Amino acid sequence: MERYNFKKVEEKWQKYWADTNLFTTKINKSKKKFYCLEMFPYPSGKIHMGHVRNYTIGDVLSRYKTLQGFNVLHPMGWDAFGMPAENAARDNKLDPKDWTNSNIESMKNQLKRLGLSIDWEREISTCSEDYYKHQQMFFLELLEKKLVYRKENYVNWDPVDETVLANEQVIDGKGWRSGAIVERKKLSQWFFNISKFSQDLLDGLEQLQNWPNKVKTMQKNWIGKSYGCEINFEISGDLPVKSIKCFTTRPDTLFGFSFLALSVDHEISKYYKNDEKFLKFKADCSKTGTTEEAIAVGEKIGFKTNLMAKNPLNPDQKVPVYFANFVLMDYGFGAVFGCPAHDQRDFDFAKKYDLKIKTVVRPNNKGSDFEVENEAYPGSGIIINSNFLDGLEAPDESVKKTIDILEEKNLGKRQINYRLKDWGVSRQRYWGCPIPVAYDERGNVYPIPKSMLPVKLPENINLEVKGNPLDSQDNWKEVLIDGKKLKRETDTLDTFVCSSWYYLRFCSPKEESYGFNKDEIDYWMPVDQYIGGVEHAILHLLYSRFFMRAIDYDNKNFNIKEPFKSLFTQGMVCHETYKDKNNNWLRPDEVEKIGNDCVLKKNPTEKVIVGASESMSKSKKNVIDPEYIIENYGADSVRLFILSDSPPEKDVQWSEQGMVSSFKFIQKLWLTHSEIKSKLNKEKKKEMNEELNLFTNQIVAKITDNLEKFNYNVIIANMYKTYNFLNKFIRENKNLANLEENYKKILICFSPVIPHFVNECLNDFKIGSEISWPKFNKSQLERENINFVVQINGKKRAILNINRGVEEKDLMELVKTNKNTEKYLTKVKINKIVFVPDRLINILIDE
RNA sequence: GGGCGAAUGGCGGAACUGGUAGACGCGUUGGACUCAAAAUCCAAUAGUAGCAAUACUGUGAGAGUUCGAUUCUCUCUUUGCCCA
Repeated sequence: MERYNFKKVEEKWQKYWADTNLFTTKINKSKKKFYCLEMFPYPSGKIHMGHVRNYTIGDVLSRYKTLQGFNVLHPMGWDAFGMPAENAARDNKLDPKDWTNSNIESMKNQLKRLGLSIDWEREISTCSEDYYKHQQMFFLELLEKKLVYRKENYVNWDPVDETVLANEQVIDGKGWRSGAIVERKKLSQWFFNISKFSQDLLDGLEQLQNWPNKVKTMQKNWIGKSYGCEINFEISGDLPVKSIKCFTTRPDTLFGFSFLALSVDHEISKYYKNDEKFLKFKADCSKTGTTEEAIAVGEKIGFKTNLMAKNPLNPDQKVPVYFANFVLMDYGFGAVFGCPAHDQRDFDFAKKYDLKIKTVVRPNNKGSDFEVENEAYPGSGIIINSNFLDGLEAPDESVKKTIDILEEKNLGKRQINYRLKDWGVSRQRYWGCPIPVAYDERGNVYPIPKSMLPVKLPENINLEVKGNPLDSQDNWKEVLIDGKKLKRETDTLDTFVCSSWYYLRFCSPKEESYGFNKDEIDYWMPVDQYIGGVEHAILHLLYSRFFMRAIDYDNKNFNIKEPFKSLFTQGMVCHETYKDKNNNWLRPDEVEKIGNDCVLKKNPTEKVIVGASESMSKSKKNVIDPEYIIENYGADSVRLFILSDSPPEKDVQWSEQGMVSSFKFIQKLWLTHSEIKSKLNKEKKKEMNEELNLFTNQIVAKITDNLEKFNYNVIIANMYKTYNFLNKFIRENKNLANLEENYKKILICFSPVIPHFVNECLNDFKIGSEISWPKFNKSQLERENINFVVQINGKKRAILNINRGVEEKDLMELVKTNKNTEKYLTKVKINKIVFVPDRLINILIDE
């Protein structure tokens, strides 16, 4: 018997699928469509195990839906703009385009080796002009709709990458890529007006029933709707300032008011522009990052003004006004009132500057003499020390009541605030989509006429210049519009813009006149199942949802608001980490396990420190190369293993042993297949076997159910179970009339996971691609014989193998004569009998 | 500090609407084959006691609802993620 040659078989079927255009998709209005999309990769040059997992999950679903008769769209493309290309190109003196395109070629080959059912004719790459010219068109349309605007703003400046970072790209005050400490810098930037849709984006979440709650909660928090109040504080002092406007969610703590804090960019700062002490203070502030986290963690510093603010609810009280580094201009009005007792930042600040700390809320379990001591109390409770507010329940009742009072006295106004800020899209980088505008000498904005699109990136440029490379391209910068000599915008768009609409492009990838074709998106959109990493839960997914609203805005020809009907977020692939005695990371192939010890391969006397299992990453060297694994074990084995150990939404632990066992499983299946084949050829058919029918029916039902629920690890368990059954069955039985039919059904059930293997087996029955998903009979799922549980006082005492449908009184007869149960029932009073037909009986007796 | 989730053998994990806890895989142990090893095959594998039949304990801890709880409710512990 021949050993299963995965190389030969996998190559053969991959070629066959490609030659017959099996996965090429066209609109077919007589069929139901299914759009399955996995998040497209960045073309780094090599696929990693995370890709293998992501694309295997999507491929299993696509193949299953295809077999069910859906017209499946399963495309693939490249998120091809971005800094790594530019960095690599600069380091190796290459063109980013060449670097990217050659990476795409090699990654595409690796993906193809996985045997994915992808329609490669729809391949797109965001760095190609065919793609980004449409993006520029969208930009101009948004500009016309006033959904994109320009403003001067402080930005997170990464001094190493010399680029602006979005807040989300700043982690612990450091750049997400470079790790450099982020500074604040003022630049003129383009912004998408995402905050205009805050409420709509929030409301839309309700409709997304097939999104994980986790992701919806994260987006909800990110949008951060808060109910509060705008308060005008009356100001006295030596400046011509009458009042300062604040936003607060806790006006009920006004009696604990002890200072007013302003952002250094607050309007009032103009009176201090010649004050050296203030300017120095402002410079110090810019050293703190702009993220909320950096501000919460960092030291609170302030600059005292000579102004005093009057407490609107307590006109006798006047408190000092400070500039403070923890107040941001883009939240509220850049001014907050400080209530140290009930806000930790205010508390820290008050301690530092020796300001009054007055407790105005007590926890429910404390008396009214409660006083805040070592830290602020931001929790709920009862209002105290607050005159007419005393006794109110905080915050719900007290906030409402306070706002009512403030509104009544014309001192404030009820207001809703969102945390979501507008999306800054300007990047001072070369390798991105050029922003299609130009400026005259005075800085007025001129959109590039649509007929002049695309604005192409210049080629053969020097990337070794400091700052923005496009800025040094004098020839390219010059542009003549309507006879006017103008200078082009030299910033490029954030790459998140590219990924905000790529799923539309897949519907009509070759449409030249516009970014999408109306008929095609009407048929294919929305994406029925989107699959990707949870790390994109906020940014990419929120931006995509925004982008659809932006296109939809003021546009009768478009009616998509939610691009992704269902979302699935898969877990990461993890591996143990290893370090040598000098604390250097080691690759898994550098270490060897001997018993319970782990040692260096090249020097087995040196022990290796085994660390926790963490997500595979280059920096920790705990990576396994998919190419190597596919080469040695085959695509089907990898697909099988990557799904087998953990539920897809959870992290999975890479295990060499597990990989080997998946490989062996396919070898064993092959032996069983050969045996079945020879039985069918040699032996004569005899009678039907009902057990086989029932088993197949059950396994088809289980695999179908688990496919629907994304329980892919359980599918693998069912595959093993099926093998165990089948293997035993054919050893014990001759050829049966129903063997072939059942076996084919089983093979088809296996095919989404191990498609090459199954195609090879089906080919032995002269079956090609005309298969469809097997149906199962619901009424047959329950077997004739059941294991009926007998409990006495809730404890399992016997299992009776009986026929279905036995009634209670007959069952009691069996129980009374059963050797395991009769002893419990003699000479006792039966108090109650709980009878669940075909499942169990619970007999309650006196003990 | 707030929100959401998780906790089941040596390990990864199963368990339909509350109804046989531990499917399936890994590992481990024993056996077969072999001069031997690898590979393969067979068997056992939650713990305790027992030759066994069987009994008791057992799904992070404690309570509650129920004839019956891994599943529902409350409190707590640990842990993960997100926000602060």
